[in-house]
Parts: sequence; structure tokens; C-alpha cells
Amino acid sequence: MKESITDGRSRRARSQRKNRRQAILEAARPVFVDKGYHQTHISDIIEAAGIARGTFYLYFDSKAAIFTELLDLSLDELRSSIIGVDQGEDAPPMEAQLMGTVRRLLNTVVSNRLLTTFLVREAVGLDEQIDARLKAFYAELVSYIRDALDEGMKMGLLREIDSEVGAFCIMGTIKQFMEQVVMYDREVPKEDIDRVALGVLDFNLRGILKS
Amino acid sequence: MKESITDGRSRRARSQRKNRRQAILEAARPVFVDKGYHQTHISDIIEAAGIARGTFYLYFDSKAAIFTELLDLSLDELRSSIIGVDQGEDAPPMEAQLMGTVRRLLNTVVSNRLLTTFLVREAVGLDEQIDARLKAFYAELVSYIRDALDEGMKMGLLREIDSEVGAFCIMGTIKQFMEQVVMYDREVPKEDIDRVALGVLDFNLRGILKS
Amino acid sequence: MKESITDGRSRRARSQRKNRRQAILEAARPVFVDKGYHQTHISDIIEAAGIARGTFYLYFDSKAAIFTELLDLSLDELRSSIIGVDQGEDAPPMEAQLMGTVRRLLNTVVSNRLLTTFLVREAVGLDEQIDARLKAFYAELVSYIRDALDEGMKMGLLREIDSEVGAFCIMGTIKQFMEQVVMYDREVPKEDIDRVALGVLDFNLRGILKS
Amino acid sequence: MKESITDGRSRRARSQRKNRRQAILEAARPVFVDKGYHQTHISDIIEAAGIARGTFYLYFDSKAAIFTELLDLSLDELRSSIIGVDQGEDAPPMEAQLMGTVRRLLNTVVSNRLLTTFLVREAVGLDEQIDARLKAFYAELVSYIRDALDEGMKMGLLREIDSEVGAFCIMGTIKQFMEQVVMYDREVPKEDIDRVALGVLDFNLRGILKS
DNA sequence: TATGAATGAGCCTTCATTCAT
DNA sequence: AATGAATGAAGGCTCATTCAT
Repeated sequence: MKESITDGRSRRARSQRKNRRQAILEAARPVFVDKGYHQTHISDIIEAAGIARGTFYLYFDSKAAIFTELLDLSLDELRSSIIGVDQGEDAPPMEAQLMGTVRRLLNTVVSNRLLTTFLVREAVGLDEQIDARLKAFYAELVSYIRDALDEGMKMGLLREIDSEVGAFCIMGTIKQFMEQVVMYDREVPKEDIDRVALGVLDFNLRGILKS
Repeated sequence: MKESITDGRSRRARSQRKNRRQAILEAARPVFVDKGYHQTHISDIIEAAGIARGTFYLYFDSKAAIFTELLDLSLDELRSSIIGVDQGEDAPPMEAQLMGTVRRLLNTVVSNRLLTTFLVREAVGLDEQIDARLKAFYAELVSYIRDALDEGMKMGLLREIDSEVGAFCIMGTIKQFMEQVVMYDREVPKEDIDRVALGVLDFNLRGILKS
Repeated sequence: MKESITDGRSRRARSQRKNRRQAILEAARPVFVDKGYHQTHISDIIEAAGIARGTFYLYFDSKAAIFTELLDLSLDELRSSIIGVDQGEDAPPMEAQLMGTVRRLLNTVVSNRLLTTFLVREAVGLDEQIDARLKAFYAELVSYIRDALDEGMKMGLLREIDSEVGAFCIMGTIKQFMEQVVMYDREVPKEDIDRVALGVLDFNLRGILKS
Repeated sequence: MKESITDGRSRRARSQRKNRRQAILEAARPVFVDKGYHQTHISDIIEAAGIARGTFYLYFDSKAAIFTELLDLSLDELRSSIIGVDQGEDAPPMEAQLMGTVRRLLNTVVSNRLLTTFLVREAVGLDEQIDARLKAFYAELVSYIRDALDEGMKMGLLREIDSEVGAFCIMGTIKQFMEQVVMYDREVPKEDIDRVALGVLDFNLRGILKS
């Protein structure tokens, strides 16, 4: 009896469940962003989500769990805004491609300030697992950049530099940009982003030295 | 009467008092570095320092207070390793001077890993005051770099770039370096530092582009 | 939706909540009476109430809060045993009326020794707020008595005395009686109360002087 | 050698010691009065006395000890202002004598507000020993009054009342007066005291009833 | 599935007292 | 006798998590 009608029900249920999870996640995000991990209490989350205390634990194992999940989501979003630069590696000139990546990245950062905040503000020390996550993400990014640099050198487009060092320098400029965005949380006009993106790109490409 | 005996006594007392403070400070530093602010309990500190609970509060007002002091010390150390580059602005060639600064900075970072960890790991969200401290420090640094860039441009040594953007890009490469150092907390040989410092400098000066 | 289910549930919840509060209050009262404010620890209260530490803070903000509430309750009980003397001011002879009040008051005091103890033992100095509460209560009482005296004088029933002074003298005899009751915490037989009440009344009415 | 000169020294020493004790006591009194027992910390006392922490414990065993001593002093002062009424029991008319006592008592109270505060404000619950002290004092006072009443009745000067009840009623009016004095800690002019003392006496003697 | 009352481990801080100098 | 640094027991309160309904 119960089983017979389960199909429709459980579908709905499952979908509802997903929605609930999603809703809680979305409700929690700005809270975490606003108050930081430690200052965000379960009370804040359930209040923001409009659910009861117990309900929260129906969908998430712990405070750390929801935070980690949120972090992962953020990382994925950011990741996907970068990856894809490789696609169509054949034709477009190197510089244009890089410019595209940087611009895309910065735009993602700006339009997802909440997301970015995690990566910048909640850096390390919360939880072993979270630490590892972030570390891995950045390592991945650096590795990705390094490969791109190696490729560029092989193609004769780039100077012969220590690609490891170059990669994390680039990583550094990007992170710093993210931090700026997070810190001055005013609205940033599109053209400003472009100007800065261009500046960052220019810096990374040519450095500061004349000629 | 009180004053007459006090001289010798209080001198000793004051000196001892300073020593105690210093000792507690030094004992607390690695604990904070190791476990992070939140996971460090007063118990850990007093155990490390070999003092009683109450003694701690004889020298520091609170956990936040000792942490802030430690942070300030770190900031000062780092600051003093940077500032001073301007001195003798007349003769030494720009590049050499910059190289000196970068090398000095990186060396400071490496040889004070504990110190560096604060600046990188405990970034934000602990305490309004601590946040402000860090923010101010980095702002100061960026401002310092920007001035140097403006000067360099005026002297015709540097390309005409957005000095604001350039400054925080450089800041970013430095911070990233610091992070690397902190994360992989193996011993780093001097020559490696030099290699990387050179790499970072090279990156900042010439970027990655050929020619 | 939330509201629709809430009706029945929350009613029960609210009622239970009230019960819990009440239970804690009742459990705390004898503890406070027995050990005094400062010697009563949260541990004592929760032990007496048979609840967990956190539960206490679910219902009361602090130790001071529950004490204040208990005090207020006591004051109210006592107040209500006094006020009402005015009612039916037309017929009953002054003396009988007063006798009634005094008897009622003393009876309240005796049958609520716990209550009385607060007013006598925890006098002052615990907390600004608590102090103010007590002061206000006694001021109110004195004022009430003074008005009654003034009325009595106007009606020609009482000697012309300084009603202010008279009022606090009466207040004093009452408080002293309360103190006696609290101090010798043996059971007091009804007839004793009556005897003493009569004695107090007699004293207040006629003083000690012959004729 | 040491012993030979000890006479003079130890005399001076003993005298100094006495002075120190006295000085600390006097310094502590207003602090206790101002802040109450619990809010007065050893720090406050030694600061007021201008001595070192350890020195305090050279003269007093504990916080409770100095408080108790201060209390005893106060009680003695008050006691001595009352007792003495008996002296010259032969001639002076009862009323005059009583009036004298009351006036003397009230004056003592007013001119020793610090002293009085102890008896009123720090009433009970601090310490078993202190409690007992106060209880004993008041019991003694009541007993003294009761005896006087009994005497007065035997002499045919007073109405036949329950001397026990009468005694504590009188005690109550006195205590209430003390409280008033303590609570409104403005300066009270001599003539006011007299007026009130007269009022209190009048009340105690004749009550409130006409004729 | 949802609720929210209950739990209790854990932590920071205070302050009377001791004791080496 | 005087000092004041050191001690450590003790207590109020928080908050993530559980569980009966």
C-alpha cells in the first residue's frame, strides 16, 4: 500500500528534499559570508532558512558539512569559469585567450562575491577537511596555470621562466584581486572590472619594467 | 619610603615581568600557529608556557589580546624588513634595490614561518580589531608599493601602468609566496629562496611574455 | 502552513514551556532561600530542578534573571495580601479593618516563609536592578501606609502625627516581624500568629505608654 | 642581642602594627560600605590602604575576617550608644530617659552612616559567622529593650503588653529608621533628626490611635 | 518529514590566598 | 615586616547536536 503509491510520492519527496537542501544551502550562504564560519551559528542558519533546528540535521550532518558543501559549490563554480580556456586550443591567439580567461575569472569573482568570500576569508584553520579542500583547489589551479605556461613556452610564445614560480605568481595576483573585490564590497561597474582585468593581465604578461 | 625601596626591586620586577610576558608570548606563538586561533585554548598556552591559569591573565587581558600582540609583533617584523628600501634613493640601480627588498622580504618570511602563518592563515573573521589590523597592514604595504611604482614611472624606469593595479598584483605575488612557504612547512634551503625570490622578482619585472 | 500546524502544537508547547519555567522557578526558590543568592550556583538549581545546564538557559537569561523573577513573584504575593484593605471603606470599623490587614499580612508572611526570606535576607547589594526593585516595593508600601494614616487622621480616628514617620515605623514593625519569622524557622502555630499579630497591631495602635 | 633591644623596638613595632591594622581597617570601611561585601575585592582594600597584597594578609586572615572585625566595631559603637541608658537608673523620668536613648541612638546612626550600613545592608547570607554575629546583636538589643519594658511595667509606667512583641516592634522601628538614613544618603540636619527621633519615640510610646 | 525542547561538554575568566624574595 | 608575582579552584554561560513527539 505504502509502496504502491510511493513512486509518485517519493519522486515528489525526493524533489522536495532536493529543494529543501538547496533552499537551506542558499539561505546559509549569505549568512556564512556575512558572519564568517565561527560566528555563524546553527540558529542563524535555521532562522534564515525558516526551518526548525532538527530539520537542519535532517539534511546536513553538521555545521562543518554544510559549510564544506557550500565551499565545494563555490569552488566548482569558479573552476568551471576557468576551465574551458583550453577548448579550441588550436586557433585563437594566445593573448586573446588568456585575456578571455582572466576576464571570465574576474567576472565570476565579482558576480559571485559570496562565493569568493569563502575562498578568501575563510581560508584555513577551520577544519582539516576544509583546509585540504582549499589547498587542493589552489594546487589544482596552480598546476593548471603551470601547464599553460609550459605549453606557452614550448610554443615559443612565452619567455623561459620557472613555470612553477610563474604559476603561483599569477595565482597570487588573481587571489589578490579577489580579495580586493571582497573587501570593498561596493558594487563594481563592469568597465572597472575590465580595466582592472586588463591591468592584471598586462601585469602578468609584461611585468612592470620598461621595454 | 615606598619609592626608596622600590627602585631596585621594581626594576628587577619590571624586568622579570617583561621576561615573563616575553616567555608567554614566545610559548603561545607556536601554539597559535599550530592549532589556529580558535583551536588554541588558554589551557594550551599556559601549558606551553608552564604557568598557572591566573598568571596568564596577569600579563594579558584575554586570548584575543595576546593574539593581537603576537600579530602586531609579526607585522612589525615584516614591515621592518621591507621599509628601508627607500633609503639611499640616490645611487643604487632600481633593479638591484628591488631585488634586495624582495630577497629580504622573502627571507624574513621564510625565517619567520611562525610569524608568516598569522598573516596568511588567520586572515579574517576572528575579531574586528584583528581584522582591521591586517587590513591596515596590507593597505599600507600596497600603498608603499604603489608609491614606489609611481616613483619608478616618473624616473622613466618603469612602464606606464596603472600603479594601483600593479601594486596589488605585486602584493599578491608576495602573499602567494608567503602562503607557499607556510603550507609546505619543510625547511627551505637558502639557495632555493634565492632562486624563487629571483623568479618572483623576474616575474614582477618582466611578466611572462617573450621580448 | 507553518501557522496551521502550529496552533495545536504550539499551544501544547507553550503550556509545557510554562510548566517547565514554573517548575524551575519552584525548584530554585528553596535553594535561593536556603543558600542565599551568592552561594546558590546554577549547578544547584539545575540539580534541584532535575534539568540539564543548557535547559536552564533556555528559560532564563541568567542567574540574576531567575532570582529577580522570583523576587518579583514574592513581592506580588505580598503586595496582594495587603492591598485590598481599602475596599469596602464604608462600613467596617477602622480597627477591625486594620486588624484584618495585619493578620492577613502576617499570615502571608508566615505561610510563605520562602517568599519572605527574599525580602529580608537578600536585602541589598546583589544587583542594581534587584536593589531598585526592593527599594521601590518598600517605598510603595510606606506610601500606602502613609495614605492610610492621613486618611485616618482626616476622619478623626487617629492622633495627629507625622504620617511619614508613622508610616515607616509601622513598616519597621512589620519587617521586624517578618525577620523573626524567617530567623526562627520552626513551624509557627496559627494561634501564635494571631497573638503576635494582635500584639503588633496593639503596639502600633496604642504604643507602650499607659493610658 | 636582638632581644636586648627588643623592648623599645617591639613596643614601637607593636604600636606600628596596631596603627597599620587600624589604618587598613579604616581604609576598608568606606570601601565595604560603598561597594558591599561581594563587590569589594582585596584589590580595592589594598589600593585604598596603599599597601601590598601580601601585607594585607599579614594583618588579617581573610576578607571575611576584616569584614567581621569591622562589623564588630560597628556593633560595639552602636551598642555603647544605647547601653548607658541604664546608668543613673534612679531619678530621671522614664520618658526623658527613653527620649535620651532614642535620640542618642539615632544620632549615632546618622553620624556613623558607614557603620550603620553594615547592619542594614549586609544583613545576612555572607558568612555563617557574620550572620551569627548580627543575629546575636539584634537578639541582645531586643532582650535589652524587653527588659526595659518589663521594668517599666513593673514600675507601673507602661501598659501591660507582650514585652517580647513590644520589644521587637521597637527594634523594628529603629531598624527602619536606620535604613532610611542609609538609603537616602544625603546629609540630614540635626533638627530633622530630632524631629524624627521625637516622632519615632512618640510612635513607640503612644501608637497612632487617638486618646 | 518536521519540530524544538533538552542536552552537556567545554571554555574563558575572576579573585582570594600563598610564598619566595 | 613588606612586597607582588604566582596560583588554581570554581563558576557562569554557549552552542552544536540529539531525540521524543
